[in-house]
Amino acid sequence: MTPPRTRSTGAGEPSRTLALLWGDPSAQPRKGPGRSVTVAQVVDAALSLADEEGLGAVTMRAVAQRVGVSAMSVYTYVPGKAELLDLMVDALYAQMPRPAWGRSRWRSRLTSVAESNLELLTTHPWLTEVAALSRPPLGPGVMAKYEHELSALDGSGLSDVDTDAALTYLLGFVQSHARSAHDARRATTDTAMSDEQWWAANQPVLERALDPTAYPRATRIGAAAGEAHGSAWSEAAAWTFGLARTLDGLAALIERD
Amino acid sequence: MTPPRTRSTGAGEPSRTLALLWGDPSAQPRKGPGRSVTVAQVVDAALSLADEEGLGAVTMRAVAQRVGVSAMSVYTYVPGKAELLDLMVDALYAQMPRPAWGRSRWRSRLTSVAESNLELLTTHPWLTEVAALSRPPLGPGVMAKYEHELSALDGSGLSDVDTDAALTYLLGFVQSHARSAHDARRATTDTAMSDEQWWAANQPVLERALDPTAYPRATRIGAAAGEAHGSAWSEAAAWTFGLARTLDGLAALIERD
DNA sequence: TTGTACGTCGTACACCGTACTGCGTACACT
DNA sequence: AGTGTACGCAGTACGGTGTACGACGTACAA
Repeated sequence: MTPPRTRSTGAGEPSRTLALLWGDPSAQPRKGPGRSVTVAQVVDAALSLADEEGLGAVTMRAVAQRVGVSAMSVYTYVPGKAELLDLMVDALYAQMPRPAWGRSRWRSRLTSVAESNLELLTTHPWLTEVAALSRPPLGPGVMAKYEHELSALDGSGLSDVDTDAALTYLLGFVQSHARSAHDARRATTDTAMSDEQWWAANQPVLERALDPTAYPRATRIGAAAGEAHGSAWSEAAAWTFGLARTLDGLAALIERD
Repeated sequence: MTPPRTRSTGAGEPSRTLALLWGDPSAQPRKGPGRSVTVAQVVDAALSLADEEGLGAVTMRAVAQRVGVSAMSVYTYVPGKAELLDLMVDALYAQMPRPAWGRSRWRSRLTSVAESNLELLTTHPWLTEVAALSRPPLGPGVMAKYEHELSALDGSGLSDVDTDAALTYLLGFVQSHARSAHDARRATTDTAMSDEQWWAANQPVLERALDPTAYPRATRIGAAAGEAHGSAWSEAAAWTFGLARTLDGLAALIERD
């Protein structure tokens, strides 16, 4: 591990990542032995690994084994792990549905955009650990997704700059929500401890933490929220609340007189 | 590295983390040699390390060296790295300002809450990689922060459940924004490549990516956004836009008739 | 005084990303 | 047609991570 770079498209020449993303034929040398697999197979292997066992299972060795080459051979397909992650993200974006908008209004269109993104982030929760909202890898998947989602705001009357800002804002909410959901799921999953078990096990110390005289609102409201939807944080409730607020916030911009 | 747990309060007995967070005296044994440092010093060392050199520099060995003990001795203060991160978060929350609200209205109060959080996340960008919105470590810092921020909505007329949801929603926006800002800063920082340099270096392939006939809106709007604020993603513009939308969205709930 | 609970530390392990090297293949040029 | 060489592949190795384990010494409880 040379520098502590954790992610994202890096330095490899003037960026081989873009060439990979766009399948640039200039990156197709004509010497040496034939390649035993393809870049797409490498990316697919990494994707299935991430989906099945989480992002932590995506190691270069594991990817290599899954496609049937040695660990170091992966580096002839992909400059490094960060770039592989970029390719994974772009590949997923490319597969997203892009329905025609027909006569629907902006609010239902944006609801659809939000739900598509939630669906993607729910199916591939590790995306929330990887996908950058600013500075995504500029591949065909990203471009197609961006283009389609922008088109949802056709006819909204917003300026170009505001259209971009509005979309980014909406996607930010979805990402934020999905990340919370992912975190919450992991918390119960990988401690193998249900909410109630945790609560019971920690009750002695928790009594001090939840002192109603020291934290009157926190204890009251925390308890109310817990009772209202079963646990301290409800995925469904947070989604409907947040999406409504987000659309209302955009409505204040779009529908102002 | 045993299991691939990356974060958050774990299994150590019925959770020694809570005892640590609250300074539980039952965790004070009276045998053996005196401790050479304190838990607070360990946490402080980890905090300064993270602030100075990023979260990647926070390794158990580095923390140990900074407080002047051996790597393994850190484990007598803290059950593991995940718990150390929890303690760091709680310590930071504990230090946040908690001004009295006086006669101010909900909108200016929430603006203040948002700005305080942004300030914290800007000063300690690594927090965006660590802090969970759902399921935070229930320490005194978290509780005090939660209590204070809830009080900003006193008199708003919202139900307890909605108050909690509104606050979570606001904080979600701030986190999401701060994370994007952090990502964007890293992208230019650790590739040592300015926006223009990157753009120039990749222009050949980028011409295909930004084909206006294939992606008319994306290219037009992307260019417009880029011109409007110098780069593809402007931190300041995204903040003012997003905060306004978020508050407008909440206004639709709070001020409805 | 002594037993023992506990803090400290060195060593060791499994695993990570990836640099380097050696080898054999198959195209490009003469 | 022969050959040089660019390239794909694999093995080994390095420096890093979190942390399990065991040896050793300290200081309180009996």
